[in-house]
Amino acid sequence: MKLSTRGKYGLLAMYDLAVNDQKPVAIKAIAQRQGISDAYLEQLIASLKKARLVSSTRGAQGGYQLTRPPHTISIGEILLALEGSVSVTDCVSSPDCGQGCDCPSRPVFHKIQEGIDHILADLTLADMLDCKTDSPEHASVEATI
Amino acid sequence: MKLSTRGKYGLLAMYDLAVNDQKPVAIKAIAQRQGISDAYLEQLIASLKKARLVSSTRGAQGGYQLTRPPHTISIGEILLALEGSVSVTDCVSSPDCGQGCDCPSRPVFHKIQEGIDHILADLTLADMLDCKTDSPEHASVEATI
DNA sequence: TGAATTCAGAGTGTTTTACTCGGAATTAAC
DNA sequence: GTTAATTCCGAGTAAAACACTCTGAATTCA
Repeated sequence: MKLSTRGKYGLLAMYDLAVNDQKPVAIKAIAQRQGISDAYLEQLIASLKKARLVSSTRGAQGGYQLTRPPHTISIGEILLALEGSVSVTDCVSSPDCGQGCDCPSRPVFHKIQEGIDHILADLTLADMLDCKTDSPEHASVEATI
Repeated sequence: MKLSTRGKYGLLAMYDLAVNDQKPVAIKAIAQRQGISDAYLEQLIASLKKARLVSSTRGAQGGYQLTRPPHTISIGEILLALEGSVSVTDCVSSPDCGQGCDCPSRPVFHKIQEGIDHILADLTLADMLDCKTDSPEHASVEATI
């Protein structure tokens, strides 16, 4: 159930683009600021571009930019672009899950998926920017299971 | 973000135990009914036992049983026992996530985690049993992203 | 022309996953 | 008390996924 580094780094990259939104931002700049390998980041951004979440300008002084304002880009979209899919299990989508057809897990998986999709659709890139203005630290950070 | 087979199979095993609750159920029986390798299932059940979700009876006619009634066992507990942790990322729990300290992803990850935890805490094993009584198929099954 | 960039794809070491296997310990049934 | 059915335990392994790296084009600003 963990997110891979693709998701994590990609989110940071999108955040970086949202913050530096005036002109094209080079991969190297993002990588340095966010502490990520730039060769790797290149791949991730390629996925983001394919999903049309960012646009690119080639050549010197080139770089990447968001295609839409941060509050219209959901975290779910970003993660989907990077992780390929954000589904808990294939069972949910495919009718033939292997264990015959009326698998007892199905409805449960379906509910979990709905919940997660909902959360990811509601959160947007703007929520990452907010935390800057939002000065006082969020209180409890321990309860994670 | 996908669940591993541990989670999936383990959930099916728990379901099987919930259905056959009168006496100890042998691994072989569960494995056969649910279509899982019994040697592998053995490992999974070991995790469930360590988490005290099931108890065992050794020897011939032995097997496993739930330690608590289905409606008191949350899906979250089960998944936690099997997958080790159900956190989206370690960032959420550990204060030092690598990228310096006030990482912009944090609050977002935190919210996602809260949401998932909530869903998993609310769903219980009983919800898997319900689908039996709940005769008519749930309508839409397509929307998964 | 030269330097800065994106673009594209192949290559690689490490880790995780999803198992299998063998054998010891325990217990009900005969 | 022997036998058959089981749980228990730990080691081993093939395949896939992950997290990168590297090389070399193509493009564009200065």
